[in-house]
Amino acid sequence: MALDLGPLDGHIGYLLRRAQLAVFADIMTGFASHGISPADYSVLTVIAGNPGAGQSQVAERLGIQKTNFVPQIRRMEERGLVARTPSPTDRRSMSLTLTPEGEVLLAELHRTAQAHVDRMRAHLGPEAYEALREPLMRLAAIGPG
Amino acid sequence: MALDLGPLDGHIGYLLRRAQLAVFADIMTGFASHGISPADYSVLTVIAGNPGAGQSQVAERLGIQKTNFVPQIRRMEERGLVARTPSPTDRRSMSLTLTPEGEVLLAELHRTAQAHVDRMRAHLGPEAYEALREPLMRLAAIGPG
DNA sequence: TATTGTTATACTCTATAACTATA
DNA sequence: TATAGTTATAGAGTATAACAATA
Repeated sequence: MALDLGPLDGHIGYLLRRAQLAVFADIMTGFASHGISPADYSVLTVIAGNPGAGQSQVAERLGIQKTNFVPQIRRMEERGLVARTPSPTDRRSMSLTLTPEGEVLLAELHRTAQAHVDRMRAHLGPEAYEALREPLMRLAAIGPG
Repeated sequence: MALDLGPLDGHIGYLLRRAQLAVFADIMTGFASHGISPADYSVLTVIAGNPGAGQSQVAERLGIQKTNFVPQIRRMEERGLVARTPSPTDRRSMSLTLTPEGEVLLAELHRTAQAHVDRMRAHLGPEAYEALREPLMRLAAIGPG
């Protein structure tokens, strides 16, 4: 028989962690063949939606420290997915855009991600899935305000 | 102005990750003065609810690999929070129990955790908080079945 | 043969300090 | 003075392979 979790299964943090790990494991199986992590996917998505944004802006939006972002964005540049060009208005800043190859890959990743979302929606039921969005956003907003 | 997340804020995985990080950051501020991580707290809680359970049983229940559990449980043993005694029925197995000192600390941690839960409940509203439990448990059950 | 606990090891993620070149 | 990007580095967390003792 499985061990008793005690008060643990009433704690939102425990439930969130286990759910997040399971959901990430599901999406990662779809991304693995492309050599892309969930974090990589989020970066590509934000660059696509904000072409020309600065490197530290993108990192900050996703809660990634600029110092840890350097090797991550470098890998994607070396793979030819992202272009880093000096900003014309601020010579300290590197403007990020997707390359055509990056656009093609991201479109494929979006299809994979949508299939994953469809699985999660079917698993929970569409109403329950939609009902999760607002409280999760409210919880995410605790720290930074 | 903040960068556009695009389709990212419709993805359950992204929302779960950001929410989990924010919630963990909140509980960790309460645990920090005790030198206890959320993972340590979950281990102490499961041992308290299942005294005498084997080391690998406890690890497996929490999704921790037995190999990574060794240094974690050793730290708690060295701190005098957990006792590891050879099982009388299976000489391969180490039975885990809390020491009196571990019981005292866990009671204090439970109070801290409850204050945290109360904050989260107040932030979301009690009904929204309770409504999260079931879908999160369903999501967590995706992988292992 | 399978399981419990262990060591060794490697890879990713995250965090801090310090630097440069610009603003 | 402050900010964008960088380097170096250290600490967690997590993963696999291999082993001894026991079932």
